[in-house]
Amino acid sequence: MEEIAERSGLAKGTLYLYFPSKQDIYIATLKRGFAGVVEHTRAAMAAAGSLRAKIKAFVETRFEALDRDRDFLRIYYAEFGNLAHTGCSNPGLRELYERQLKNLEEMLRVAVEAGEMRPLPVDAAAVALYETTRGWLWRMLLIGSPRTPQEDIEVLTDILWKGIGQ
Amino acid sequence: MEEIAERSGLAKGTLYLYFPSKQDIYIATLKRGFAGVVEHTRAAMAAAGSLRAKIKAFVETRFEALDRDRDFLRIYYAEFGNLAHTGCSNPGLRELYERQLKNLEEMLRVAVEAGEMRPLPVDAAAVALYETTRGWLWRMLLIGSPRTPQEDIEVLTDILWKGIGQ
DNA sequence: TGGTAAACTGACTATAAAGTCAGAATGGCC
DNA sequence: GGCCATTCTGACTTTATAGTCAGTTTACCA
Repeated sequence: MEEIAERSGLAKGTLYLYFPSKQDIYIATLKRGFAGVVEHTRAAMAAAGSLRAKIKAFVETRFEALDRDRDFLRIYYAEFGNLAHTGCSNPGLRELYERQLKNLEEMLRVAVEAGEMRPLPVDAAAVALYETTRGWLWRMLLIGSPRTPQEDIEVLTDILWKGIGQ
Repeated sequence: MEEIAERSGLAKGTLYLYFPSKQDIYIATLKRGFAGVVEHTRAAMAAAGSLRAKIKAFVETRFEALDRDRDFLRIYYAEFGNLAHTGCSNPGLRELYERQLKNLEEMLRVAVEAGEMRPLPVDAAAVALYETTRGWLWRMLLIGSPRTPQEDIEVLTDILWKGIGQ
């Protein structure tokens, strides 16, 4: 809190006029930081035509987020890991997670109806899309990749498309 | 530390005769708890014949681990999320992660040579396998699944097999 | 049985950091 | 300028808990 106060040019006490606790600042920051990515992703997928293009849009948007702020993503993913651990103590964050999955499911439902996808349970396919991408980025944070981002996006899109597409 | 001492029937001071710090106990516990799963997984995959069977063995072993001790997996995954965050401060845990990926890569390399798999970069395919499964289990911890474990295993194996198989 | 080494104890210390609050500074209005 | 409301301050309180260490108990052997 001392450091947040210092960096924001306020005193510690002032922070407590705006947020009831440290945890609230933390969650608010994460939500704010990622809500943009969520919306951006949704828009990019909506703009894409085919299912394959939508999948690629999803992957691309995430890679862009990584590029924009690695530290943020690092913290975000760390906190996500704690979500299952601390249970329902972060309803805001959990809601954000579920919204992302719901977006994906909605998109996939349309694709199933259009016959672009084999008839998998959409929740399962959504998890596969979401988590494979998350895991991939997470590993890039930890280790990096022997390929260029473009190649990574291509390979990942290919795996996902083959995995769930028609 | 007080609680660990109590539960282990020792005094707090005694713990420091065996471990230099709390963090060391933590990591040792995680490593010990998961090294068994890693080995079990490796053996199950080795025993399976086709690539599809190996993938299924991988998924199954992880589901079994979930079944055996949910709390442990919860903590394990939470700590994994922190791995990218705290950097290289947990070399033991990171090594465990890399060993698992290496196991998968090795298996996939054989499959590529046998023509059971299309010529994807094996590291990429390994990440897809590993992280999709991790994400799936993580979500089961958080939310659960509308399907039975058997159905889940089948769906997930199917997605992964279609994604990376021939 | 006495002596020594090894194993253990838990009251105590040290420290970090979240959260508080009495009072100071600032801004707008009559 | 005097008054009130709003905003801000940072020294202080509180709490939690990791880690220490002087002293005790246990085990073993001559």
